[in-house]
Amino acid sequence: MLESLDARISSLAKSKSQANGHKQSETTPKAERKNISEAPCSTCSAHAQAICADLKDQEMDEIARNIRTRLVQTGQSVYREYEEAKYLYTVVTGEIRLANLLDDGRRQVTSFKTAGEVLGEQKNGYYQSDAEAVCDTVVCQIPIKILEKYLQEMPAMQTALTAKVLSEIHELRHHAILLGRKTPIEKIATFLVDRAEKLGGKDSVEVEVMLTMGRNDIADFLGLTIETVSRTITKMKNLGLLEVPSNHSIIIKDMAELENLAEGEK
Amino acid sequence: MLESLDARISSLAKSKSQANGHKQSETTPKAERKNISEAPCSTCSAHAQAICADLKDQEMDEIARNIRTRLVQTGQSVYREYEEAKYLYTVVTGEIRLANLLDDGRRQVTSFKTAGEVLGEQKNGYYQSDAEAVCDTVVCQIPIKILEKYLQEMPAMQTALTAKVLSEIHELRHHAILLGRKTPIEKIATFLVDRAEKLGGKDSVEVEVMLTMGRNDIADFLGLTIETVSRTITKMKNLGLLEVPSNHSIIIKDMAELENLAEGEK
DNA sequence: CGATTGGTTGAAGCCCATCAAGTCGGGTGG
DNA sequence: CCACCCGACTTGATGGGCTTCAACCAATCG
Repeated sequence: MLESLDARISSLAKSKSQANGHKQSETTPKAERKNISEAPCSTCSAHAQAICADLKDQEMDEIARNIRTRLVQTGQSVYREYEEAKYLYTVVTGEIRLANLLDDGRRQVTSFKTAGEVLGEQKNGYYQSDAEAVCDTVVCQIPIKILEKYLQEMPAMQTALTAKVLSEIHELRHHAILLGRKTPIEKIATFLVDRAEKLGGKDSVEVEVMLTMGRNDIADFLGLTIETVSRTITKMKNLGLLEVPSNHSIIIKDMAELENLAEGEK
Repeated sequence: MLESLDARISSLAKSKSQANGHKQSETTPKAERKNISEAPCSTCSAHAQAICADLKDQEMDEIARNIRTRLVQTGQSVYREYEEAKYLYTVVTGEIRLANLLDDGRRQVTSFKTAGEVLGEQKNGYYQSDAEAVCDTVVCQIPIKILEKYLQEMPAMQTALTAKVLSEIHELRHHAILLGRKTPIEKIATFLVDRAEKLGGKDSVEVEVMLTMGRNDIADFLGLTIETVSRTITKMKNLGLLEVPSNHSIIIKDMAELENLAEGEK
């Protein structure tokens, strides 16, 4: 079982280096940066939000020798549930979904991870979920063994990682209320508001929310069917709360009202 | 807001010491142990499962000077959401529920915590949920400030706490699948199997599962109504899977079948 | 231009929530 | 000791909302 997973990951690793070698895609401009000698960590677009943000130059140099970036194409997996946990990952660009499956194929997406967020939580040495790229995505990987050493030596990193983990717990709780107690319209509203908030645009009345993922991922994230997601969005569109210029973009027309809906008020 | 919460917590602290002084209840035999000079941590019934389990005697003595135990009576709260997070708690005896509320009163219980488990996760310095005693419960509290110092000095504690936190994340993910994708019967089956497992009795065919909480808490934990919980349990009873000798006890008659149900097989 | 993929819309049915009544048990007081 | 009460749980009847199944539509691609 685990051996086959190991085999799978090494084959993934191969396909990755092929991907890096073959194309210089303009959608993933940093894909070709395979190690740090070509482009220092300090220029990383996710640096400011990552757990290495507050480190000293000297510490960054030390870390830079041990990390690698990796391009993960749409639909490809970074790791799978029950696979041996060897790395902690940070999203550089793109988006990753964490998902768990039931035996009959039902799926629950537990989290979407964007630039600067970490993934790779383990349970007894094995990953807890499948991690798959929602769109072409670049992740930065650091071996767990090395990370543990650094955490001892670099308090700023320990602090930052602890904050990320506590934030993860908070999001999972937040999501539990959504899954267990909210109606479809409240779920969609919460999803959109949370995403707008993540992009820092919650203050304005009108915000465009980009959706890298498809309706299927949204449905599995919110515990709904794809049809209910679709119907609910059109209902909100008809109410004048949203505009939907394309499948991957939604414009919030009335943020205040959407926030009310998200919290179940009226 | 926060001041009133502080007032409330200090009044709780008072009622606690009264409770300690007045009765030597047999249901909470350790309630009278207010600090460590009266009974050393090493004799604590939760010690083996707690984050202090692997510490040296000398380290235990150090910690013992800074912790306090506290009796929390049924229905009383240990802390509330948005209250300033000053302590990390460990359950000694009894059971705590973590819950979050929507504005209109809908409630989601995100976790039940039993002996040895920790609670007190914060987000930006404030607790993330309400923590309330499901039955008379004793918790051990350590100030966050002091804990942070110890974590630096005592690697065994850091390791143990990290394991608890990762386990918490795992449980929340596990619970997300349940809330988002499982049917009522699968939810109840999962709930019972998980509880049996926690008590270490999953191997035997027939196990008695004690339920300290009421149907209401179970419903809010599983994202159901109390009626559906009740109906589902009687359905399983009629199928010969369970016996229900009292409201606070369920005997699993066919563990294997229940596990199948829990995973959605057939 | 057909084929495929992803999304929307429609119709029907079932499951769960809701509302309401009934039952059980534990505790209190007369 | 029993009558009573109260809270917790169970059971019943009903309706609505979500899922399911199915057809349709739009965009993308070979």
